[in-house]
Amino acid sequence: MTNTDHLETLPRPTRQRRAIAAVLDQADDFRSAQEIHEVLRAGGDSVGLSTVYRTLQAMADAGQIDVLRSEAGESVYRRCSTTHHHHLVCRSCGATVEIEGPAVESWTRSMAAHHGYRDIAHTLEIFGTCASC
Amino acid sequence: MTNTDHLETLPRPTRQRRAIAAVLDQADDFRSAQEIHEVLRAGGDSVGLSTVYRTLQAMADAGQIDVLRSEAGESVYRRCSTTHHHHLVCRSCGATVEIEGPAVESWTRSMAAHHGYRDIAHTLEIFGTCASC
DNA sequence: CCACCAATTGACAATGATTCTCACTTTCAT
DNA sequence: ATGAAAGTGAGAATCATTGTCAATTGGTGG
Repeated sequence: MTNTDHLETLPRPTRQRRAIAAVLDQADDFRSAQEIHEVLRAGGDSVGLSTVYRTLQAMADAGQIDVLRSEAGESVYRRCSTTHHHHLVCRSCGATVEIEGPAVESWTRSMAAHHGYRDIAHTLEIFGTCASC
Repeated sequence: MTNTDHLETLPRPTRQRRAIAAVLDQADDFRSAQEIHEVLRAGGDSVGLSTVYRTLQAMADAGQIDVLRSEAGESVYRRCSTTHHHHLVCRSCGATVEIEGPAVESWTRSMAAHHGYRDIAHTLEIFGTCASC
C-alpha cells in the first residue's frame, strides 16, 4: 500500500502544469485561458490549449485559483488568497484588489434563509476605474 | 418640426418587439434569447433570432429588463422593477426573488472609494436551491 | 532497473451562443 | 401615397470552450 491511499487523486506535476502555474504566479491580475496559452507559446513552453483549459478548471475546482467572468463574458483566472473574498477590478487596466466584507456574507446568508433557499453560493464583483487610470 | 425632436430615437413598436415583450411579461424567471426565440416559434409568432438578440440588448440598455449571466455562461433576461436590486435565484427551477440591500450598496461604494476607484458598478447574485426544490 | 498502466497531453473536430451582413420589408411623417 | 430611415431575418462568420482519441509520460510494484 502507498502512503496516499487516503488522499484524493492528486494531479501529476507535469511540465505543462508547472508552466501554467508559473504564468499565474507572475500575473497580478486576471488572465484568460487564451492569454495564458499565448504567453506560454511565446515563451517557448508551448502547452496545448485543451490542457490549459483543463488545468485552469482543475485548479479552480481545487480552490487554488479564483475564476470570474469578465464583462465580455470570458472566464478569467487569478491566483488568490485562500480565504473567501471578493474583487475590486479596474475595468481599464485590470488592477485587482481583494476585499472582504463579513457583513455582506452574513447578509446574503440571512437573505437566502429568509426566503427558504439552501446550498447558497453568491457572486459579488465590483468594477470601476482605478486611481492611476 | 416634430414633437419628438428632443427625444432619443425611440424603437418602433413592431410586431416582433411586441411579441418579445409579451413573452417577458409572462415569464416570472430569467429566460435566454434562445428560449424566447423558441417560445415565439412554437407559438406561431416566429421572430428571427437576430431580432430577438437585438431587441433584448436594446431593452437591457434602456433599463427595461435585467440581464444576468447564468452559471452556464448564458445571458438571461427578465422584466424587473425599475429600482436597483439584486437576485436570489433557484439553480434548479429558476425561481427568482428580487432583493435589496442598502447596506451592501453603501459598502461597495465606500470600498471602491477607499481604494481610489471611480465610476463604480457592481454585480451581486445569490444562487441556491429554493424551498420547493 | 524495467515493464506496465493509468493519468495526461494535444492536434483537431465539434459545439453553441452571439454577432455580422446585407438585401428585403415596414413604419411613419409629410 | 411615398420616400427615407428603421427594422428584419436567413445564413454566414466569430470565438470561447468542450469533446475525441491516439500517442506520450510519470511513477509504482516487482
